[in-house]
Parts: sequence; structure tokens; C-alpha cells
Amino acid sequence: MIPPEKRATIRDVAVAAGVSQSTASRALTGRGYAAEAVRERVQEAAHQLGYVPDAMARHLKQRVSRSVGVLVHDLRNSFYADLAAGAGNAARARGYTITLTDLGGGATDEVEGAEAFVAMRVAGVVVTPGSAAITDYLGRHRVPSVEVDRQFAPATCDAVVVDNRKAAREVTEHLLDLGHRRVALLIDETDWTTGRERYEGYCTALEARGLEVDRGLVVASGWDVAAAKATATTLFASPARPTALFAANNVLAEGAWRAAADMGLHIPSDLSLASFDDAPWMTMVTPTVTAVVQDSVAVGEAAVTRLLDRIEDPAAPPRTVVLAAPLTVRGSTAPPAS
Amino acid sequence: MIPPEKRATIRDVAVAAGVSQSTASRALTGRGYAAEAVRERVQEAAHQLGYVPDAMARHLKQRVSRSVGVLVHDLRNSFYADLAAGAGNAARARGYTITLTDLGGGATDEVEGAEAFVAMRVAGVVVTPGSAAITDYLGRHRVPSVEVDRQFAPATCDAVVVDNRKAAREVTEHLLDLGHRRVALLIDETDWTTGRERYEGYCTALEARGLEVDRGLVVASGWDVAAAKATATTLFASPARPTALFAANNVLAEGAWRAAADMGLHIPSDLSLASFDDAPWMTMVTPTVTAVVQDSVAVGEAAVTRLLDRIEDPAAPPRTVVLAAPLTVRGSTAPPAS
DNA sequence: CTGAAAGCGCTTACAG
DNA sequence: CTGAAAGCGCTTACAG
Repeated sequence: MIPPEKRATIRDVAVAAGVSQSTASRALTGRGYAAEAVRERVQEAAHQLGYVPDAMARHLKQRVSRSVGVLVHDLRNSFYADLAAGAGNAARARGYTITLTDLGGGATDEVEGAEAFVAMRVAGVVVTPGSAAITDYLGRHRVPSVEVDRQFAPATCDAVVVDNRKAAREVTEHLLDLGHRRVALLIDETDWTTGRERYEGYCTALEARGLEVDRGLVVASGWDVAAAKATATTLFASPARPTALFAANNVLAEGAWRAAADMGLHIPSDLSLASFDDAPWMTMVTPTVTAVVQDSVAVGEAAVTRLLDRIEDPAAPPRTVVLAAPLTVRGSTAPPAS
Repeated sequence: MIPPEKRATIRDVAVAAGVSQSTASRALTGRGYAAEAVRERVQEAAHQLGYVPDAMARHLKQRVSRSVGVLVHDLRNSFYADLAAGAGNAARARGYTITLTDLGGGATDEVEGAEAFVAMRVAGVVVTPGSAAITDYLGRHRVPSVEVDRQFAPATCDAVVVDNRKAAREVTEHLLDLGHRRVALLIDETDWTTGRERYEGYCTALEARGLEVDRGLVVASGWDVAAAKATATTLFASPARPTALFAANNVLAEGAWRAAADMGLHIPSDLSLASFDDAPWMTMVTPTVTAVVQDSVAVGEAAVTRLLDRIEDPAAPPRTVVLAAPLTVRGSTAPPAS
């Protein structure tokens, strides 16, 4: 148990057990034949020497590592953190390890992150993409990938998403059913499927009731809390203030909530608020916040599961897994003050 | 630009550029000589072929990878998620990649996670340990590590922590200054330095005022929100209910907050609440919550920085970096109702 | 059932 | 300044 000056290699194990390297390898990996007695002797020797096989050497030979890459936009957002946690769970359960790249909120280039994955010869990657460039790149380098949360390449790439359109429509209808007519949408982008589909769901609900989409009520915001708060503040201060606001994700909802609080707007009497995405704070504040609840841990798990299945069956046609995202009505939405 | 059937290797690049493999390697890595014209020719060839060097092969030769392991308790806790985000930032800035292991709230064995890191021959690991076993193990295998948040092996291992004792004492004194005499401590463990030192800080503050520590007011709880809520509910229902509660971390604070809300206890008039750790919800609820604010992103960054410095200078004595964790007084703490 | 040999894709002394 | 050769630690056909 004295630490060796040098890490033990399989050669050391073989010598200690009095067998050849090949036999030691077979005994340890369980692939190929090895007499029971020999197997035990080798394993004992490995244990004695504190032998830990070099994953790099093993994977170099096998041409691929037992690691999956996960690329998220910003780990500080609980949505992505939960996603990563779920991906980690599923990977661990199947003997894989996770290599995580956090884009730091967009500070880093996606494709650069993908290149690191290719260099590491990961078995595959789970990615929350910002464009089709990243899965294109990975595809060209023959590394399987699955898009998660949003989708850019449905024809060529697996994906795990929720039905954004349907859920957004439900939220909007819920607000309309309560009697709201001036329902604003706070949104940060409509280039990705998430934003676009949520926007479309919002429009569809309005149009189904014979209402026109008022462009002045669809407000674009930056992606962080501070930007959302500033945008919401301006909106709430306008003469034609909406009676209800649908925030297209949890960060935007947080900004809107903070803006309303600072301005002394009372929820839900002055303003109804609904969010796409749940977050812990939404059931802690008073009133609690109506939200589309995505189980992002489950999304992460599903993504890794899809990826690992894809690796086993590379020829299967691309599949898009759609997870449930039910609307959960809470205290922040109510009929408008007459 | 047609995808090759097989990934390009340095041999392919060398052939395309009309040089030897060694020269191609030198031209690409920038180590060793290569004529300017040759260097350009090789780089052009590499680009044409979409060559991405195999990190495994490179690191196998170099005996260590350019990746650092990060082991956290539970990514769903914003404290750890932010820590991981900070670690990722710092690593990326210095050309390292992060391999993340999430223990899933304790479901997985620490040492097992550490073994995977050893197998990958990571350059080092940042770990939020549960005992000294993990850094022992890593040390035996010659992989440098830094303990973060809590510390088990100050004599042998680098660490990045905050002054728990001092901050906990400040919180308790703040509560005592407001006039509270029945100040409870809600805590999940006292085996780690975090819990023990926070407990000690609490005791010190009490004793400095000539008050005895009432064992009935020091309540142990499980580590998740549900357990904390249940424990707090029992505490709040007891005849000798405290007038103030100090929760030893953000999860416990969340449980206590939810318990108080469910029981109709008004904060701060019925109960003052203070937390060790800040969390987004603490500035969203009414009233906002008094907390010891740790910048966990900064903690993660500092940990990776320390680790990388350690790698460059393996012989230096172990160092413990102590970061500031100021008490931020908000609305949840006030004098007790007479 | 076991061992000698080749090879995964790189880097790095060492000659030239 | 460049190339041939060795070797990092494994696994895997291939003989025996």
C-alpha cells in the first residue's frame, strides 16, 4: 500500500501475476478467455498494485471514449443545471462519464466547444444548440449528437424537446379565458425553435379567438435577468400597459417579477404573470407563479438515453422525442381588475 | 469538404503536405523547429482535411490530459451549479476542459467517481468532499486535488473555503443585537468543516453574550428541502418556538421558508429568518431574506486557479484560500414581537 | 486457454 | 531544419 513512484500499468500487473500482458488484459476486461484461477490471480495483483487502467490508452485502441459531451448555454440557469444533472445521472447509470462545456451565457463559441469534443473523441454529444452549425460540424466528424430543448436539424439529428407551440397556446388561452384582452408576450429570441414555437402558440391562441396580434405587446428582450427587468419596466410604465404577461422562459419571468415588485404592481390584481419553465422561486413567492412545468432533469436523462441508443444503432432514422410540459395554474393568474 | 470515410490523422496531413509525420507534428503544435513555408503548408493541409488532433493519443504520449475533474454533490443545488460554472470558466480560460461528476445528492460513491478521474488521467480535480477518503485516494494516485467549500485534509491538500465560523458568528450576533434570545440553528451535518464551523460560530456568538447554548434549539435535519421543511414544521409547532432561525445553508432555508409559509407564520414579525448562502429566490420573496452571501461562481474559479497553479508547482506547501462571505441584511430579520 | 506481435495516433529525443 | 524510430498503455486478431 506504499504509493508507487510510478503508476502501475497492466505490464506490472502481468508480471506480478506471472502471466503475459494479453492474458492480464483478458482477465481484467472479461473479454476473451482466461482460466478461472488465472483470472483471480490477476485481479488480486491488480488490486494489490492499486492498478487503474488508463482510459486514454484503452480508448485510443478502441477509437472512441466512454464519455459523452454535454454543451449547455449557461449552468447558472437552473434549467440547464438540471438538464446537466439529468444527463449525468443517465450517463453514469450506463457507465459513461460526462464532459461538460458551459458556454458561459454565450461568451464562448459553440463550434469551438464542439471541436474540443471531437478532439476528445467522445462517444456522442448532447447539445442545446444556437444554430445548425454545431450539429453539422459534429456530423461531419462522425460524432452522433442529440439536440435538446431546441431543434435546428430535425431531418438529420435526434432531438428531445417539448411541444412548445401547444404549451404556449395553453398558457395564452388560460389568460384569455380569465378575461384578459391585453396579453403581452415577453420573449428573448424567435430564431430558435423554442422562441419561435412559443411565439406561434401565443399567436394561434389569439387568432383562434378572433383577436389580432398586437405587435406592441410582443416585446423582445435580452436574455439575462437584468435585461428582462429593464424591458418589463418600460412595458409596465407604458400607457397601454397589458393586464397579463406571458414570459417565454424562467429568466424572463424573473425579470418581469422583479420589475413588477419594484414598481409596486400587485400580482395578480394589477397584472397576471405566467411563465414558460418552472423554477424553485415560483412556488416560494406570494402569489405563486403559473408556469409550464418542464422536468428538465428528465429532459437531460432522455437526451442521453436517446444518444446512447443512437450509438448502438447508427443507421436508424433520426427521432425526435417529445416530452410532456403541462401547464400548472397557480396564484399569479386571475381575472383582470375590471 | 466531402466528409472522409475515416477521420484524418496526422499521417494524412503529413502526406498531403509532403512532409514527414514528425515535421507535421512540430508544425502543428509549434514545439520544435519547422520552416515558415513548411509550417504554412502543413496548416493548410490540416485545414483542408478538417484535421482535429486526437487528444487521447496526444495525452497518452504526454502522460496526462488537459482536463480537470470536478466532483459536486448535487448540480440541482444552485450553489454547486454556480461552482461548476465558475470552475468551467476558469478552466476554459486556461485551455482546459471540465469533466463533471455529479453525485446525484449522495446516491453515488465519491471514491468511485474519483476512480473515473484517475482512469482518465485528468490533470487534477476540484472536489466538494464528504470525507478525507477522496483526496487520500487521489493523492495516492498522484493526482493533485483541491477541496472546495469544506475541508478535510488541510495539512496535505489545497482548499478554497470561506470563513464559516466568522460569518456564522456575525449572523448570530445580528440576531442577538435585534433582541432575539431564542435563536434556533437548523443544520444538516456537523461532520464536515462547513457544518461544524457554522455551529461553532453560532455557539461562540451566544457564549460571548453570556448565553447558554440550548440543545433543544439546535435542530438536525436531512439535507434536502422536504426533510428541512418537515423538521422546521415540527420546530415551529413546538411550545417553545424560537423567535429567530438561522438556517445553515440555502436548502435548509428554503425548507424553513416553505414551512413558515404553510403554517401562516409571518416573517419577520412571528419569526426572523437568516440563511448561510444566498439564492435567487431570497431576493424575490417578500420580505427578502437576510443571508451570508458566498459568490460561488468565484469560489469555483478560485479552485481551478489554485489547482492549475499547484500543477505548475507540485512541491509548494498546501495552501488554503479563504474567500469573503459578507452578511447581507435584508427584510427577513427584525426585532422579535415583544 | 495463453503469449508474442502489431497497432491505435500521437510526440519526442536522436541522428543527420 | 527535417526524418526515421521508439514508445506512451492498452486491446486484439493470430498462432500455438
